[in-house]
Amino acid sequence: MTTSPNSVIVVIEDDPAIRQFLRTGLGTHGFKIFEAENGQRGIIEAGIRKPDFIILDLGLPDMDGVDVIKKIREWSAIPIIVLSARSNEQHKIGALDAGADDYLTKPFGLGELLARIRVAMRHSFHNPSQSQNNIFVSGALKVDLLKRQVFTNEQEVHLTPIQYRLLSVLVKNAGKVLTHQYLLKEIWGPSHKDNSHYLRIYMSQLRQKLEIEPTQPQYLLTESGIGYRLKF
Amino acid sequence: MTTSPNSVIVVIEDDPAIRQFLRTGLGTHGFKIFEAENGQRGIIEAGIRKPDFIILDLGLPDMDGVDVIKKIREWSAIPIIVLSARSNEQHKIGALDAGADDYLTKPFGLGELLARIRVAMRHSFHNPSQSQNNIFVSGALKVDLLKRQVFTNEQEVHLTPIQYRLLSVLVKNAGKVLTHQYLLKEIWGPSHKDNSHYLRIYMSQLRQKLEIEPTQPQYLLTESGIGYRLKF
DNA sequence: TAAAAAATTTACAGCATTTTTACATTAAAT
DNA sequence: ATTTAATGTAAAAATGCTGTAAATTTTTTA
Repeated sequence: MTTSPNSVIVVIEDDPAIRQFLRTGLGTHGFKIFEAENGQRGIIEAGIRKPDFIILDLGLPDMDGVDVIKKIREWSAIPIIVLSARSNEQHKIGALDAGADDYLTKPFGLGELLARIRVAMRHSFHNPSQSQNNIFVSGALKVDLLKRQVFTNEQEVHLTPIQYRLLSVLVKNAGKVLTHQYLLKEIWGPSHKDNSHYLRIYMSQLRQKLEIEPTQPQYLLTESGIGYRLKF
Repeated sequence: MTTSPNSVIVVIEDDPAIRQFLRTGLGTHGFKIFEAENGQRGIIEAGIRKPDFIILDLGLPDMDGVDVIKKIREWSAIPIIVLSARSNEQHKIGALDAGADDYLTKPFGLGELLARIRVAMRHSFHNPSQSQNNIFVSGALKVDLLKRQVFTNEQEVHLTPIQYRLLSVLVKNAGKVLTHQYLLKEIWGPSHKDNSHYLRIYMSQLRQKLEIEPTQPQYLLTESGIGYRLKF
């Protein structure tokens, strides 16, 4: 596969050899990788890098991998794929029930990992307003979540990371009103709950780029006092 | 775990021993099982039983398991968990990319299978296509509490935060008479117990927006001396 | 390391919503 | 039928929320 999704992955793994393997293996497939070599650091990276998913080794030096999962799940639903040397069934069950989305036993092939990443991406994109290929279309606006491409009138539009992220959250919940709090938590993480200021700025930028008449938006609608929503 | 979800599963598997194993193993955990011993029959069962998910053996006598997946995916997004004796990586990738949600290599433990079923359930529960029953309809009036949208005659109506809140309280208690006190407490908080003035203003605004003949309301009815109620 | 891009901060104009105020209308009671 | 209490409507003033541009800092890229 030669898709270059430009997605962001946080890898939490203490073994440098496997980190190296993932860095090159996933890197050549267009992923942007951030690494952490212990659980503490991993939780922080997950918070600040806003990854599309997380690859987590259970055997970490400083804390139990299951606790890392629980900690992340306190504020986020980012897909987590677990890697582990332990093929013990109880470990698998524990990790999956703590909130992991998949579990691979070492040794594993890069091809299988990539296939399971694609499964995770399908899941996080699924929405009734999207066709089977995870492409959202409404009027002149088209968003391809898999390829990370945005079009208006068949013309590709470049978005910055935050702009794209905001749009993708709106697309994944097309039609629904999303509160300021929810959007801020999804995009800037749990610490920026009150900066609803940011939202206005990025919303304005998206309208400039995507709306025909930015002052009278067709797609990116304001619900004053509540939040925003994408009309479809 | 003691979840007894009463979910429906279709098992597509030719080996009677494994069917037996799944029937008892899953049966005791509260699942309702329907069985098919070949691909053709499996596709039909998937169509008529409307299962919550499908467990599929790849090594079927009549057709390739990957084609079964593709056939089902033409019309449905039901989670499919694949079982296979083949640990070959290419097979895994092929099945996952065809639309399978997970892949277990035989032999596998019942505990792991159950844990992966719980993961699949988390995914399909999280996506809104199933859990979307909060739509109130009465005549030309339609209120979607999940999306926070209001329609009259299929025409969307914009409501301000307080207008919407008032309407949603009425919708959640449709048919019941709600006292002034109760409504004021729900919407403005316990401190504004006596400003029944506000209610009249917002009730009037709602009627202007939602009733065909605001002076002779069909839905938003006054119970003089008591409060208001929404007819349905 | 310098240049470019992006994120954050700052500042201000404009808009929507809520609340206040004033007055008209309808329902209940003697 | 008349009076009184309760309800409905309209518009103004006050408040809080939103949109945009531009300057500054930070991060990324070449």
